[in-house]
Amino acid sequence: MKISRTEDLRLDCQYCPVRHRAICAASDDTEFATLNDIKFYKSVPAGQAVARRGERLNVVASIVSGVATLSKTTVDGRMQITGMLLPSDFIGRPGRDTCEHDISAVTDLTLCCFRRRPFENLIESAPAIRKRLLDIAFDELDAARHWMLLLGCLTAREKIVSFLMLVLRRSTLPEDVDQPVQIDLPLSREATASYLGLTIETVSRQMSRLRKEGLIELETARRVIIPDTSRLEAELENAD
Amino acid sequence: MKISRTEDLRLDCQYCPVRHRAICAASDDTEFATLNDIKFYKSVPAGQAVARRGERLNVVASIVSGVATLSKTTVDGRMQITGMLLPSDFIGRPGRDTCEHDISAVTDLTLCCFRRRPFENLIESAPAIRKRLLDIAFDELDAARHWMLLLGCLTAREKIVSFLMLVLRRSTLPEDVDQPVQIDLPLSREATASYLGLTIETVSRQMSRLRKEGLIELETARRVIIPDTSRLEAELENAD
DNA sequence: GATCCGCCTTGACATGGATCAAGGCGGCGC
DNA sequence: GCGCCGCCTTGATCCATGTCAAGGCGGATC
Repeated sequence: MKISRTEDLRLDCQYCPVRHRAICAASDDTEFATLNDIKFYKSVPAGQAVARRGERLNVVASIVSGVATLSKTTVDGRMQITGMLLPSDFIGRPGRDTCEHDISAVTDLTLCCFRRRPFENLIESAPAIRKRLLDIAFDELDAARHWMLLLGCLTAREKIVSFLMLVLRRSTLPEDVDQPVQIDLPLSREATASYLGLTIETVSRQMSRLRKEGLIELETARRVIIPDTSRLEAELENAD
Repeated sequence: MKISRTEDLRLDCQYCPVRHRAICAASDDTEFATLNDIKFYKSVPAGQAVARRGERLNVVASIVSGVATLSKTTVDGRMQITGMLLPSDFIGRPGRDTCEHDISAVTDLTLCCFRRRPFENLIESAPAIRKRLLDIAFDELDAARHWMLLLGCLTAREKIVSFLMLVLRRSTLPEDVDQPVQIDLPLSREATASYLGLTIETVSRQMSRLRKEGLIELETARRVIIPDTSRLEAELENAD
């Protein structure tokens, strides 16, 4: 893992924004204290690789803030983004020392890291952590398989709408349902295309089409306003 | 889970064909004895559902023999097969009582089952089993993400070749490398198409094309002979 | 061995999304 | 404020794969 700089500060987990969703979510005070002891923060600037496919990766981590992508690339350069990692998401694989994916920082990233070996030991003695880890793994598996349905069966339009709904679900929820919602897309058109198994032009065209139909408004290319969430969701009535 | 009949016989695990690859692979004698105690076999005839999406599923199981598929279907009937399950593969999710997928028996199936609750308890006390379970979950996750690359980026031809290579890898390995190899496709054209995100016609055409080019021979529609494995694999030089 | 039926193959044609190409727009440096 | 550059949009055209349609083949049944 390439690290631009190591933060000296060690935030108290108590104030951690992902405390109740990350790998530590279910931990009691004892486990929590142990985690708190062995954790360390790392920052990765936007655009930099967190790890590359085949590389050794001797840490596991939770994303505290920022956005990262998992991706695979063919020999001749076709890329598929296989996961979008948002705050609270988990990086790394206990029990394996090499990385199966390219992991890239899309924005500046703050990671809460644990060296892999101590973490593996911790799993043995900390039931809540290992239960959470197993749950995370199976959740990711369900999500990946759900994405296979999207990649294999959905139309470009349905893919775009699915993506918008995914970002919406992972955004900080608005108080008022059925009010216009504003979301900031975490990915560029290029990354979005790669995530959805489309080209950048198709993504752009479908976004424009949704705009012309009044299903979304584009404040900027990356800032989307959804005037009526349920109307957008209705576009997926045949899919999903 | 629908069960056609419950086998009375309880095979000794010692003679189990998947003993060294399934969830029990890493277990020592003590854990093994416990597993042996709580296991029970079930048969599911070809074509029947093992479980349906949204259904309660209060067992987990290993496939002892036969082939099953995991799949998801859209409201309007488009289907994506998200996994092909072969002997030693694991079914079910500890910690969750409903099923995320349709699971179907493609051939007659023999399952080695454990009731979910006792199995969940066992995980807590049996380190080798829970380690194996975690490994299985992460392996499946890697496989699912790898399949996302296939679905999102590869051409129909590359998908077919990847599928053939996958079946080859999971077949009983031949002694002689670089000898002609015969493989029996576990899936119909329809299921293959659904697994690869293609139509049945495209699968058929690409198979015919590979045949015309001498890369494969079709003894029957389901029995393929690969005269030169490395030549077929070379078709993936740009992919993968 | 005739008939039927599921599964597969092949052909003709249609089309969704890719590719190629030409700008537009907004932020940043000088 | 001007020009540059990265990112995005839009248009024209192409093509891989989907769709529609017509059989072929082999195994089961009687």
